[in-house]
Amino acid sequence: MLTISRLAAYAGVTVRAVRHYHRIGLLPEPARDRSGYRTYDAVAVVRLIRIRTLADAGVPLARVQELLDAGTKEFAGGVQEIDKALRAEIRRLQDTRGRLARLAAGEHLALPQSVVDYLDRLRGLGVEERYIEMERDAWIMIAAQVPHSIDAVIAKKHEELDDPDTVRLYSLLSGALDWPADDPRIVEVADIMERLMVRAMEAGEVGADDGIDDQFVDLLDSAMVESSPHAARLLAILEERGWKGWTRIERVPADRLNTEPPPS
Amino acid sequence: MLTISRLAAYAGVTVRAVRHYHRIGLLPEPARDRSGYRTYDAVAVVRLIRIRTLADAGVPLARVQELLDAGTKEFAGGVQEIDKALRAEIRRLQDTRGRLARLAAGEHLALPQSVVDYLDRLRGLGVEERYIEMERDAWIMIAAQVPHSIDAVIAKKHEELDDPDTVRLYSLLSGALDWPADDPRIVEVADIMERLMVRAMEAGEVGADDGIDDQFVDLLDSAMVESSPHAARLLAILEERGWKGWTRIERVPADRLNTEPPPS
DNA sequence: GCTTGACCTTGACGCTGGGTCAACCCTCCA
DNA sequence: TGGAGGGTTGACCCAGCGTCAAGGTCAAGC
Repeated sequence: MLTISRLAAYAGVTVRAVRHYHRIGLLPEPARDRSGYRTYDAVAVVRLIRIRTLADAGVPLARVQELLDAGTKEFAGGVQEIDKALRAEIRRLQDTRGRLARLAAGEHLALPQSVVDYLDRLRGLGVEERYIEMERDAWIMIAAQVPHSIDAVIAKKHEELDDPDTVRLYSLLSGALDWPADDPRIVEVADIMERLMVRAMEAGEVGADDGIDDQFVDLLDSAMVESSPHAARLLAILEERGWKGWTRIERVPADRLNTEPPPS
Repeated sequence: MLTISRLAAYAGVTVRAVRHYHRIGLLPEPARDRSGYRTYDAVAVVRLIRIRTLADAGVPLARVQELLDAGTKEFAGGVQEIDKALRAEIRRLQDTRGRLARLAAGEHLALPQSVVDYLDRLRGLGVEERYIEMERDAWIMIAAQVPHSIDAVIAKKHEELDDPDTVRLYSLLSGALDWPADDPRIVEVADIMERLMVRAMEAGEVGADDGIDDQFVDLLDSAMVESSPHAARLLAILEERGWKGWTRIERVPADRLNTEPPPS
C-alpha cells in the first residue's frame, strides 16, 4: 500500500491537495493503518490521476466529481465539451499574446483602429504631437461614449481632411499652442472655420444627429476651452459671427445673438 | 466625462471590477461629481485597458501595479516574461488536450508506456482480462513506489517472456482463476516455477537488488495470496521444495525449512 | 533506550479576483 | 410625482488549495 505522500508524488499533486479531495468527497477516504495513516491502493492512484487530468484542464472539482461518477456516455460528452473549452482558451491566450505585443509596442489599445489611422494621418500632415495627444484623449472619450458609431464619425472626419482648408486649419491649430495670447492669426483660424461651416451647412451636414448627447458635447467643448487660452477667443469671434459650438456646430439666429450671458 | 458603467463597458470589465481596482489602489479614485458619482477621463480609460490586457494574460493584479508604475525598460522586461509564461501555458494546455484524449480513449494514464506495452504483450499471449487487471493494479503500485526504476524492471519481465516456460506459466495462471480448489494442475505450475527459478539462480539473477523495499515485497505477496485460493497452496508447495516468495524469490537453506511458524 | 528527522494527523486562517446581495441615494422622463 | 435605471458603500461568499500550528509515528543510528 501507499502512503499519502507517495500517492501524491506519483500522481504529481501535493499531499494537501489529496486531503482536500478527501474533504470534498472527490476521492474516497481510504482505510487507515493502526497508527491512523491513510493507506492507498491502485484504485486510488487511478482515480487521483483522472482527477488531476480533468482539473489540469480547468474543470471545477465539483464537475470532475460529476463526470467521474457518471456513465461512459455522459463522460465522453463532458470530455468533448472540456476539449472545446480548452481550444477556446488556447485561442484566447494566443489573442492575449497579440494584445500584449501591441501594448509593449506602445499602440493605443484604448482606440479602435479607425481612430488610430486618423491620428496617424494628422501626424502625417505635420500636426504636433502635443495636439495629437489632446485629440487622442478626446477620441478615447468619444469612443467610450458611442462605441457603435465611432467608425462612422471617423469616416466623416477623414472626408473633411480631403478639404485643403481643413488641412490648413489643423496646421494652424497645432502651432497655436505656442502663440502669444493675442496672436492675430486666430482671426485666420476663425475665417477658415467659418468657410468650412458654411460649406457644411450647404451640404446639409449641420444639425445631423451624430448620436452624441448634448451634455457630452458641452463637456468636450469645455475641455477644448481649457486646453488653450486661444480657444475661448476663437469661440467668441465665431459667436459674434453667428456660430456656436465646436464639437457640434450650430447656426445662431441673428435676433438671439448676445441675449444670453457669456459663459462663466 | 464618463460614468463608471460607461468606463467599464468600454474597457470590457464589470463595474464591480473597476471598484475593486480602486480599493486595491490599482486605478486611482477619480474626482466625483456633486452627487458623489465617479467621473472618469481618458487617462483612466487607457490605464484600465492596460490593466485588463495584463490581467487577461494571467498577471496577478499586484504585479500589474508594479509593471504599470515602473519604467519603460522594466515594463518591457516584465512583458517579455509574461509572454514566455503565456507560451508555456499554451503548451501546457495543448498537452492537457492530449492527456484528455487518452483519458477518454480509456488509456491507463496511471502507468508508464513501458508497462502498458508489457500488459498488451500478455494480452496478446491470450492471458485473461481479469488476470491482466490484477497485474495492472500491482504494476500501478510498483510504479508509484519506484517510478525511477520501473522501466528497468519491466525490461527484465520482457526478457522473461522470451522463455516459453514463462509463457506457459502465464497461460496456466490466467486460467487458474476458474479452477476448482484442489485442481491438480497447480503442481504443473509449481514445476514450471521451480525450473524458472533454478535457471534464474544459475544466471545469478536471484538476490539482485531491484530497489523495491522488503515491506512492499511482502505486501505484493500477500495481495497475491488474497487474489486466489490457489495462491496459498502454490506457495506452500514451493516452500516444501525450498523456495520462498513470489514477488522476489529466495532460496531457503534446507536446515531452516519449517522451523518458523507459518504466516498468519 | 534515546534522539533525530522525515512523515503523518487534524484544524484554522489566508489568498485572488472578484460575484452577489442589501440598503440606500441620484437623475431623468413621462 | 413616481418609477425606472443609473449610482454609492459595505459585508459576506466562492474555489482550490498554501501555509502555519501543534502535535503523534516510524525507522535508523548511537
